[in-house]
This record gives sequence, C-alpha cells and structure tokens, in this order.
Amino acid sequence: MKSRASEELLATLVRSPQSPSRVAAAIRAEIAEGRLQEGDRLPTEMVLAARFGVSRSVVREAIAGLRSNGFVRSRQGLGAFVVSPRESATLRIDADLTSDLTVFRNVFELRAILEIKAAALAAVRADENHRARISEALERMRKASNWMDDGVAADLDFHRSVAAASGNPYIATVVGFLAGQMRQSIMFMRQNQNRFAERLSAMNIAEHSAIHKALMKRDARGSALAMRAHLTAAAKRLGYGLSPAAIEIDLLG
Amino acid sequence: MKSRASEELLATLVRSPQSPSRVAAAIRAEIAEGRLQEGDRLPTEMVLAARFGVSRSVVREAIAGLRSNGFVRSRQGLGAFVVSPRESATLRIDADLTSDLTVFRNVFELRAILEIKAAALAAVRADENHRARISEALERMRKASNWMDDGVAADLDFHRSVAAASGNPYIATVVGFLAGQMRQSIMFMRQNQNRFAERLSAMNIAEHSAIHKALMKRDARGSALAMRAHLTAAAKRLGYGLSPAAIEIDLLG
DNA sequence: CGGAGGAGGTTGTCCGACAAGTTTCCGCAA
DNA sequence: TTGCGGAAACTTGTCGGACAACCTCCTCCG
Repeated sequence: MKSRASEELLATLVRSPQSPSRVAAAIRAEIAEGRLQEGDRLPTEMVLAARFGVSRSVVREAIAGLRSNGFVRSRQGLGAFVVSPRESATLRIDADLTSDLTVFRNVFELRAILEIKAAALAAVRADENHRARISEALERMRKASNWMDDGVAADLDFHRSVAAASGNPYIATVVGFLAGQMRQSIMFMRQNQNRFAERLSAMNIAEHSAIHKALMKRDARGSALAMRAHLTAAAKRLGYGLSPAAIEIDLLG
Repeated sequence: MKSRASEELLATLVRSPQSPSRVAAAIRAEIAEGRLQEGDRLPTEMVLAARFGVSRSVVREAIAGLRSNGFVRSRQGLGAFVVSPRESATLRIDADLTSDLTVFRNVFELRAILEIKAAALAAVRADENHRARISEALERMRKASNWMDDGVAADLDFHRSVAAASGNPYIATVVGFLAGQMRQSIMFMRQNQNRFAERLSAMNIAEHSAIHKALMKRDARGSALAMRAHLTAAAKRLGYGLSPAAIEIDLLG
C-alpha cells in the first residue's frame, strides 16, 4: 500500500542510527574533538556499554567498525587504543587509466608481476572449487556469442579465478581491482575498432586455454610462462610492448 | 633457544588463531573476485559461522567492519547485501596484521613478490636521486644509535626508496603501504622483547648492504637475489618460513 | 478470487560464561 | 631491605543461547 511504501521510504531516508554506528560515531567524535588522543586507551567495553545504555555486543561491533577503518587498534587484555590518522590501515589506489599512457603501462606492469606469480601459485595451491571455477570461466569464454559483452566478462572472471586460486586473498584483491579497472578502460577506449574482435578473440581464447592446461597439470612454471605469454601478447594487441628489456629479463628471473 | 624465542615473538605478533578480520578478508576477497557481485545477498550469519568454524559473534563483527567500510549494507530480516563493488576507482586494502597468522603470512608473501621485482627494476631504472636516497637511508641505518627507533625508520625508508626507484609509482605505493603496516605491527607488539635487537640489527644491516651493493652496480639479478635473501631471512627471524616449497620454486622463476 | 494471518527464516540485541592476555601487587625468601 | 615468583584483578576475545523486530511466502478463510 501507499502508506506502507512511504513508511519504508521514510525508514530508508531518515533511518534512525543503528546502535553500533551510533556508538561508533560518538567515539569518533571524541577523537575528533581531541578528548581522545593518539595512544589513549578507550574506556572498557563494559563502561562504554553502560554509558550508551547498550550491551557489550553492540559496543564490540562499534569498535570492530572503528578498527576496520583504522581509527583504533585493540589488544587483548589491554584495551583499545586510538591510532594516528595518517597511519591508517587502508591503502587507496586511484588509477585513472584513461588519462595517461604511462599510467596504463605502470598498472599493466604491476598486474603482470602479480598475475604471473598468481598463476604459479594457483597451479600448486588450487583446490577443486578453484579449478572448477577456472574451467567454467574458460568454457564461458568459448561459448560467448558476442565478444564485446559476455566474452569480456568471462575473461575477467578467468583472471579473477586464477588470482583467487593463488590462495592469497590480498593478491586476489589487487589483481581483481587492476584487471577490472583495465577492462573498463579498454571497453571505453575501444568503442569502434571492434572489427578485429573476431580474430583477436580466437588468439585470446587460445592463450587462456594454454594457461588452463598448465594449471590443470599443476605445472607451476608452465602456468607462469603461459600467463606471461598471454599478458605480453595482450599488451602487444593494445599497441605497446610490455616493457623494453628490463622487464623481459627479470619477469621470470 | 633461538627457535623458542622466535616462537615466542611470533605468538606475541599473532594474537588469536581466529578473528573477525579473517572472515572479513575472505568475504572481501569474494567480492573482489566477482563471486559476490553488487546487489547479491551474503550467506546468512549462521552459514558463514559454520563455514569459517567460528561463532555468530565473530561473523557479526566481521560484517560490522565491512558495513563500516561501505562494502555491504544489512537490513534486518532480509540479510546483508553487497553494495557498489567498484563505484569508485579506488582500491582499499585493510590489513590488520595483529589479528591472524594467515593474514600476516599473506601480506608478507605479497610484499616479497613485489619487493623482489622492485629491486630488479630499481637496479636498471634508478636515477641519481633515487640512488642517493637509497644510500642515505642505508647510512642512517648504520649510524642509528637505538635500533628500536631511528633504525627502524631508516630501514623502512630504505625499502620505500628501493620501491620508488623501480620507476613504477603503483608498485612503490603498495610496497610502502605493506612495509609500513608490517613494521608498525611489529613495533606495536614488540614493546618489551627488544633484547634480541642488537644481534638482529647487525644481520639486518649486512643484508641491506648486499642489496645496496648490487643496486649500485646496476645488477638486476643480483639485486633481486639479495632482496629475496633479505626477506626470507627476515621471515625466518619472525619465526616462520616465507612459504614451503611453492614460493621457493617460483619466487625466482 | 483476494486479502488477512500465520509459519519460517534472518538480522538486531541482550545476557551469561569462559578462555586468553596483561598489569598490579602481595608475600616469601635471600 | 630487596628481588622475584605468582596469585589476583582486570580487559578483550569467543562462544552459545535466547528473544525481539522484521521480511517473505504460503495457506486458509471469507
């Protein structure tokens, strides 16, 4: 009904602060006002719970949020301490790939370093779920009718799956971000010159198949080599070599 | 003796075998890999608790952190939903190293992969400014009176300078962040047990000198080897091998 | 045929309990 | 008196259960 819908909308708009975020906001305010300074210890969870009239669970979730944002750090048996804002525990990378060629090149280089190692690690560490996901992504690439849409999504999934199979979620996070950004930029820049897509698609699938084959054999070195070949070829297709000399030497050691 | 001390340090570094940040990292990885996409509903707290072998409280704190960082939004009675996987072109890495051994190990692995390549690139690409900064940092390490303060800062500057000399600002950003986080965690947890500092300091400076020497000769492979030796030794000093077999094989190709 | 209402599932909050880690301080022995 | 071991107190970390608030869906009755 209408009244029900408007109520829902109202609840979404002026959503009364949830208890944990209310507590977190209060603590963050005390830090901002300087009443809690760097290195200071927060009141105990029991004290905070009593002060805000909530249970310890709510206080713990609030502190979990602050810790996740790098405002505080907890030590068992001691308490939670305010940390310096500048040494926050979050890394931000802004990659506007459409702006500059050198930016694009640097991001591609970082991606290559990580993806080659990720492939080698995936060959050794991947479990059955990882392997199934990789195979499934390759199959979707093969069956993709239009390369500009489903095919690109499957391509991205393939790389994400390999990175995930490395067993290191941080590698997977960085690779997933870089690959996603790069795909977005490529889609944006391409636009019209998709008449070569068919031919390129065949080469691309062949390269991915080589990676897949080495991974299924749990061949670490072969996987790394196949991934390296794929990335250098992809770089060439984009119009520039991955890097002159320097990378060539040490990308594989 | 030594191994016992290292184990003690490791136990001090890594608090609890289970922690919300491990769950949060896993969920964030699934989002990064694309397995969880925008609008998707997370598994229920009960399911997640069972999957990770923890209680619902831990899952709730993990989700509280994700919610605080804007990764998910939860609605009572419905569930938690992924919100805007990459609405902004920024990568966020949350590395709470003090919580979990696997987190620490994964971050160290990522750092090793990047720093070894960065050293090789720096040997080839570094200009005079870069080389001067690296030498200056090494000199500050040698002259540092107290290892727990100035020495650590100089050590960190050395690694940052090498990463910067790679010529790739994205590599430098990621390496600087990871190294800084790691150093910070070690400093934060160590506190009292600095009795080994003197002996470790000498070894540490010797390893850095080897890296410096190779860099000054513009020896890419030698720089990579020296950096690899330093990181594996540092990992051993912290009480665990960098990784069994897998990394050893492919870290150098 | 349609709307009210219940059943089942999910998050939000509370409570109590115990484990693990840290500091403080007391009492005993040299 | 002084040094040191260790108990005690305090704090965070984790667990399990319980119930309320809320949502969806299905059923039943008019």
